Amino acid sequence: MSWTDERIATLKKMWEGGSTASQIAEELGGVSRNAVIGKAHRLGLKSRPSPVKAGEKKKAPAKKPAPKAAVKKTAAKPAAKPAVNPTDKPATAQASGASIPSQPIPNKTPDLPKIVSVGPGGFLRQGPGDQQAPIPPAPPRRLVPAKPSPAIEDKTSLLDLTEKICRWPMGHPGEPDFHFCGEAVNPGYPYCVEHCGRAYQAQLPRGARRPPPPLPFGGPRVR
DNA sequence: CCCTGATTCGC
DNA sequence: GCGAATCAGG
Repeated sequence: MSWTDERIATLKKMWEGGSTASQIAEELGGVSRNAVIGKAHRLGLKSRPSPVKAGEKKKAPAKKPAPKAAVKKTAAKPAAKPAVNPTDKPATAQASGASIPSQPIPNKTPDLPKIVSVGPGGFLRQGPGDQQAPIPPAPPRRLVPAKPSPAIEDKTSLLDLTEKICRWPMGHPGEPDFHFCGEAVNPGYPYCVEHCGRAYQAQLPRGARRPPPPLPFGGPRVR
């Protein structure tokens, strides 16, 4: 698999968006986690919170004292780890739990716990027992089609994203009809009002809490 | 063990 | 340029 423009764009978006290399690799398909990381670095993408470099010390760098002597990959290898099969999706059901809507289905709210809180922009979060309708901050908006019509002429491409349009992904990157919401954003936020409600959910005090959805990416895939 | 990103280095 | 192997921290 080669790094096409679109794949690179997706990589950038997800990397900068905070998705892990594993998620990105799985999303892109045909590439390993290492490939994603390597490419990201080659692209000059900054290293985000990495576990290794968490505690960066500004002391005199001891450079590389022992570079492993002779590190031969082409020979003398005890055992090779099974590489990711490019033609097969292992679908390692790891599911970090971040449940993300892959389709804009407004009335489909699986199992929201009782949440009554206010998001950063004043978005009310309510549980299923409560009213789900009242989200009045904005005037009547045109509803995003729940079922993508065959003609997605006005779809928002990855390259069409600006600071003024909602960048909530519809579907998954790489899929034929993958695009972005494209609505006008809620001022000060990367998403439109509707998707702000999805993106920003207050943490529950404790006890029954839902896995945080930092970003729309990483949603459960059906493969 | 699992995860993560960083780095190396043969190709 | 690519990415598997490897490293190293959490």
